[in-house]
Amino acid sequence: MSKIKPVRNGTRKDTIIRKAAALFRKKGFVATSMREIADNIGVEASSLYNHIGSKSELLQSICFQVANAFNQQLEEVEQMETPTAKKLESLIRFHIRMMLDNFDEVYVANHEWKQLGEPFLSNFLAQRKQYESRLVELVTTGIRKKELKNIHPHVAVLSILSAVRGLEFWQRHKKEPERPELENNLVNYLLHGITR
Amino acid sequence: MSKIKPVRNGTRKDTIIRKAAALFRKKGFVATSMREIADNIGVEASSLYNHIGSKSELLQSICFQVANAFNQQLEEVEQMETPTAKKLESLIRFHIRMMLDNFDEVYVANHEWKQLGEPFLSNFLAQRKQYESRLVELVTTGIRKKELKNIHPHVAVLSILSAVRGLEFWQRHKKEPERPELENNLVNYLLHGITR
DNA sequence: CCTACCGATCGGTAGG
DNA sequence: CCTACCGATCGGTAGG
Repeated sequence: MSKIKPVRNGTRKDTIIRKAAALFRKKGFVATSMREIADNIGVEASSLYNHIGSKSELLQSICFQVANAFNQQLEEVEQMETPTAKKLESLIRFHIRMMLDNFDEVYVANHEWKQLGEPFLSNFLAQRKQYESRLVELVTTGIRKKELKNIHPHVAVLSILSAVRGLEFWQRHKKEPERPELENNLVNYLLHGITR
Repeated sequence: MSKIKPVRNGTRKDTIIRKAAALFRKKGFVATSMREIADNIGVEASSLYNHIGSKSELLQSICFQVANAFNQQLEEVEQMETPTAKKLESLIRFHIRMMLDNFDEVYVANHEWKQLGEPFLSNFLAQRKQYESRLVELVTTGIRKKELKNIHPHVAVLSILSAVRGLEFWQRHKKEPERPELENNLVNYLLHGITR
């Protein structure tokens, strides 16, 4: 009768959010029902509401947790005393690691933010826009200091962010470059077009 | 009493598919109801079923129409008698043009294919996998012929496809490089890392 | 944490 | 092309 409870890190709420992220990634936010999340955990749907407020709240938690992680890292990198190319490399490596280590959450933040309700949607978009602007600023400074080639900064930033995001597809090619090698290959490809 | 019917190109079915693509892009496939599509056209939801079979059929039409366009272009490029870099450039430019000229459809094919039911889902994924393989083959050949730098082909292909896809975000930066310049900037950035 | 249940909305059909 | 309508499923609540 007594069941062994697997010792998980984090609260019950964290478990719910993690399972939700996995399902939101696989099926999409709208297509995932609270009953599915509950089934996956082993409780009834109504029980979820003892730990969370609503379905939307789950999506909000996931999206802003990811946004916060990226903002925090950018903050740190901006204050580093290194050449621009090194800063860019740090950021690219962080993006790669986030994508591979927190796949579900990052994927959901990238794909399902549209389903955020207001005022969260506007907040999220503003944060993302600001994040891009700061990257553009970084590249622009690098160009002015002659540390980077004279490429259009927006084009460079968008290409970098998109290419890193493309790691989403990497699961299908798992055997290919092992992780450190993949990281180095991608960094190399993305920087070689921009580093002087 | 008599209303002037705007002369649209294509049948009523085409109109429905176009409106559906626009809504699927803005809100997502699952979050878009047939009633919304109908409202947008100016009829009742039930009237749509005189022209289409089901909601899923709309998504199928959009996804496979996009897939066919890309496959057809790849076919043509593969048969060109030009250096590999030129072939790659042609394909990149085609991707850019498809993204900008058929934004809704390409966006939906890229983001909502998960909502395809079987056997369409498997078919779509197989086609996309094959498309990538043929691009990898192209790059590999280019490397063997010493026309391209010795970069990991999968990494290059994924980066290129992802960067081009990143044009999705370009609408937010509209004033920036005008279209031909944008195209050239991106092609230049993506190829300069790979062209010898 | 569960049982029982609600109002809303969904995709789709019948019939004209 | 419309009115009328159906069964299913949804997010969420009451009450214990």
